[in-house]
Amino acid sequence: MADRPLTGSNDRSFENTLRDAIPRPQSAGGSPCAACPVRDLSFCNALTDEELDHLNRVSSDVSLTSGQSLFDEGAPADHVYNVTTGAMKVYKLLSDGRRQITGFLFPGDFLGLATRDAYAYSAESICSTTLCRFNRQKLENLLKDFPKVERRLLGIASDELALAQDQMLILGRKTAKEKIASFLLMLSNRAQKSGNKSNPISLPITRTDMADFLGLTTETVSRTITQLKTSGMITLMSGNEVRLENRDALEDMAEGE
Amino acid sequence: MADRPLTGSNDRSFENTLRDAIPRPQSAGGSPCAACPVRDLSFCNALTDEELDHLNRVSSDVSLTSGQSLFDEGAPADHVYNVTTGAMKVYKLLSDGRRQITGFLFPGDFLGLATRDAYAYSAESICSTTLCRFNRQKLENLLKDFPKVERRLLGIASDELALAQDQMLILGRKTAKEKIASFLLMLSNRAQKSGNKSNPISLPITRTDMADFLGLTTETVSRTITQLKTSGMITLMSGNEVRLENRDALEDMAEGE
DNA sequence: CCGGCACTTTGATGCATATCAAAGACAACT
DNA sequence: AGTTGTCTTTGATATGCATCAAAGTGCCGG
Repeated sequence: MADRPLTGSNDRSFENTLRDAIPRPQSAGGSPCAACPVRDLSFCNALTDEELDHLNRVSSDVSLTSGQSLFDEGAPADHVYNVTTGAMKVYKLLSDGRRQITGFLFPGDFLGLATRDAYAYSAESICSTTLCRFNRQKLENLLKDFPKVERRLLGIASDELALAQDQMLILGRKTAKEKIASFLLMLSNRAQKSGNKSNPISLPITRTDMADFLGLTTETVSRTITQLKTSGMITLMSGNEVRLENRDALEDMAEGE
Repeated sequence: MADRPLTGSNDRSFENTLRDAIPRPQSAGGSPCAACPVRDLSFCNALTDEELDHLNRVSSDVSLTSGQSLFDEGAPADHVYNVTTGAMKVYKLLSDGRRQITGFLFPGDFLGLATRDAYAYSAESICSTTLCRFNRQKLENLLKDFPKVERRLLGIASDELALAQDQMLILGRKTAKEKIASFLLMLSNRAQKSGNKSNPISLPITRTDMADFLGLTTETVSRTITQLKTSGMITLMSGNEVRLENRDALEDMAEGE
């Protein structure tokens, strides 16, 4: 094979790719403010200054290097997080090491929201990542005074649930090729929704992580991506980017048509 | 095979099994009241009379026979439902007919809660079923005045999300045997949590539905259950019941140990 | 510039589960 | 009691993906 543009994906290049591709969401007119971490979270748009102020009092910033664990399944769920830059993966493990990644989180996404006393999954960064951390207890007390925030959280949980149901269909009933096609489209749609370029898309995710997300092995992921490339559906570019050459055909493929 | 106790599962016996196994949850001291459908919903416990009264004004009852469709994926999501008696399945379809059941719903469970403008899945009864129907718009208006209800809904959505994540692990990374074991334990745990007998458990679900829930075929489900029976882990009883003979061993099996 | 490391790709083989086919079991209806 | 329809079980075979193995690629540190 002459070109191998997807290789060489180390932490450094992941970070750069993401920094370009996924700008930190900012509220209209606002500028990043170290003393005011909450103001730039996209879910806080449309909140009053008073509400923002209260949120700030229960939040702080967290920085992770690539591959660093944020918390493990079963740990007491003391905090809720919102990704500000970078990307995270959340996963569940079986005792023999089999792993299911239940989601990838990008700027604006919540972590540990749908959790009661203990985290139901482990969370780890897939590149250099910053998060906004909320004390759960304080946040919940605060919700009593600000029902609008609570409404927002219910909507967020609903969206997460819808994604989980899509993923169940993918895991239970789709072939390897359909899984990969669905995954690429999902990344593209998500990038578009958060205002980033949706084609080519940045792919800051290793074959192993893709495999553990899609219920496959790294070998099958690799072979399937090669097939898609050979058939001209996608092009692998430098900087861990993938160009979708024929989105309609890819969508048909994802649905098994 | 001499005994075939699981066969003969028609609608009638499903209903009877369920009627015995899954009594309708009732709030403390309350009795069923046709004019007051909301009062008996378990999620309404701890609400004030005023809150119940308001809920009643936006709710009505729905009855379904076995196998009847409640709504289809993509339809406008005008209503939210709560199962009062019976059982439902929710599923997503691929264009070629492949089906993934994303969940089974029993009394107390919500339908269409985590939904925005259109239903993200189809819903169908698996036996004679009654539901309490809420007008979505009215319910949402009502939430503004009763944040306690909204808080409750957020918790319910969170639980649903946790279940979905468990299911992803099952679909993506477990073997057929582990899937069946996990499924039986899930049914048992759920029955226990809603105060019903957890062993033997009622199994009002066809092989086909189990297969579509677990990402298998009916044949594999049947063979695997036969294996579990032969190895003495479970006993199939009359009336669509299954006795878990060794819960610990089953739990180990479900986790692949 | 070389060697080590992490990730990816490719190839050969095996297996768990799907597919295809048919018989068995039970309930409902006549 | 026989018929019909639905669901389940069992058997034979096929296949998609996993597994095992090894080479390729690019980055980084020495």
